[in-house]
Amino acid sequence: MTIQRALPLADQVTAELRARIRDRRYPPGSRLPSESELAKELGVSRTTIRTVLSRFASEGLILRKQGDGTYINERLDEVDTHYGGLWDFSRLIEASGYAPSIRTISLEQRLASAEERERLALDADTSVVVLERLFSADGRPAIYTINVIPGALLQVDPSALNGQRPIHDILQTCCNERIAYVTSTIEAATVDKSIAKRFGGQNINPILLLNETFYNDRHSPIFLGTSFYNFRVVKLNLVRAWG
Amino acid sequence: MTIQRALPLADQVTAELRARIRDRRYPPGSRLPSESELAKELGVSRTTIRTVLSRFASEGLILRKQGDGTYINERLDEVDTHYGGLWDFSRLIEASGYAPSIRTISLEQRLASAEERERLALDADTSVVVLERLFSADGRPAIYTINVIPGALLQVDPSALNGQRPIHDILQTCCNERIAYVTSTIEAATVDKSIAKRFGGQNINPILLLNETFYNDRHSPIFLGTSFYNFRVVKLNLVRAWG
DNA sequence: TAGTGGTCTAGACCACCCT
DNA sequence: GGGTGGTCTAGACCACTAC
Repeated sequence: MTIQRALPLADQVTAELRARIRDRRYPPGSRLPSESELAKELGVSRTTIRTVLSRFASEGLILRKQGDGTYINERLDEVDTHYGGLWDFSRLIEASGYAPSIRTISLEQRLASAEERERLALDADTSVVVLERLFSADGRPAIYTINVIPGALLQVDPSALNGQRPIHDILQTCCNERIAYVTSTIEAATVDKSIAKRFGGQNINPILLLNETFYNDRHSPIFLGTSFYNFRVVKLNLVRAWG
Repeated sequence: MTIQRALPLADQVTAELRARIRDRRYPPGSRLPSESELAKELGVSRTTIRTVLSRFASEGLILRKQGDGTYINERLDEVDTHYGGLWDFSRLIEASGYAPSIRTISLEQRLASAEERERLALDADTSVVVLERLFSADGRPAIYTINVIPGALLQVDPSALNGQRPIHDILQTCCNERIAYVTSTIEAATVDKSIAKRFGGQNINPILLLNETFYNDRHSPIFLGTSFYNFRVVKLNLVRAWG
């Protein structure tokens, strides 16, 4: 039998309370039980409860008032598709209330461009695997992404890549690399005809352009992401708690 | 004599360690003293140290490796202008290495539009104060913002508003309202001639458009912000730690 | 094996809000 | 005054890494 490591208590409490918020057992605007009561009910320390509530507060799910209590945000629906979803476009689309689907447009291996060598710290004459995918929401094209992965990193045949899985999952499975952090730049752009075609030929200009570099915990850039984001289909929302 | 409330220990430790990182006493890539050593040196508990290090980790400043140690991010310079700066455009520009300046373009009082009444939950025939400002970086126009504040909220004459101060500061001073959270939507847009003129007539299309609603802790929308963001002058960066 | 960060606890005291 | 969230501590045990 495989030993099943128990999840951290804080994660279990997070899941439980998130469920209660999602299905309105704690309705928007209502006051939560006090931290001490929650701790007693769930059998954990108040510190653990506070860890979880701090997460929710930073997401804007709850508001805490000293001397009064903790309240569910009345505008839950505007708040639950936040930028954290940028990790995983499928989940972002899902959280926005649409059915996500992914189509692999192309998968090829070629020499790295000068810019790619620069950003990925590669030598000349190095090959990269380029994966182009289209994320749709209820069948409407929403996000077109291009991922550039150094060929030397891949431990399997490129054709074995499963485009249906999140990119961080692919990296872990096929490259044994874990992502530690990401830097992104958000710009506005005009798409050319070849990319416009991927969106069904509609006029989608201007569009959001996300430029991302993913690093491992040794500070090495692992791979690049370029995403054309049609904000008219799935909104790009941020929610931030003050302070 | 005024009693000076001591800052929370975690904030003081944050300031001290941030200074050490900024002036390279802990150089990029180096290993920090262990949590226990830092706790002992600074005279606080390890829990307090961990609170601070968690902040830094979420900003991407440091990387923590279980069983090994805590390391300063080698790419500090790419990391220190993050979206947290969106709170305050002046500080964002400063953090990007430019000298910020603010010019008040106009300040007027007029009836609220239908959309403004909707978003601010106002009755018909209500007036709003509209403040338009231009943020420049080293003299180059970077961000054009329009703030819409309900006239009923203002406790001073609109002409007394000081456009040089951050908007949250203005709100606190002139309206006695504190911001609890913000929702933002990021889009791409094409600016019309009147706005292009504010940017000196250069071709700045397409541009980023930030649409923000600010709430107080009673969940009431306090005011609106619309910002045209020329990402060619000051980049809009996000940094996110994994997990 | 020693030392590190990760998790969790029980409890203290404070600042604040409500009644 | 009584209850709430905010801050902070001392200490336990675990998982992991480097040696």
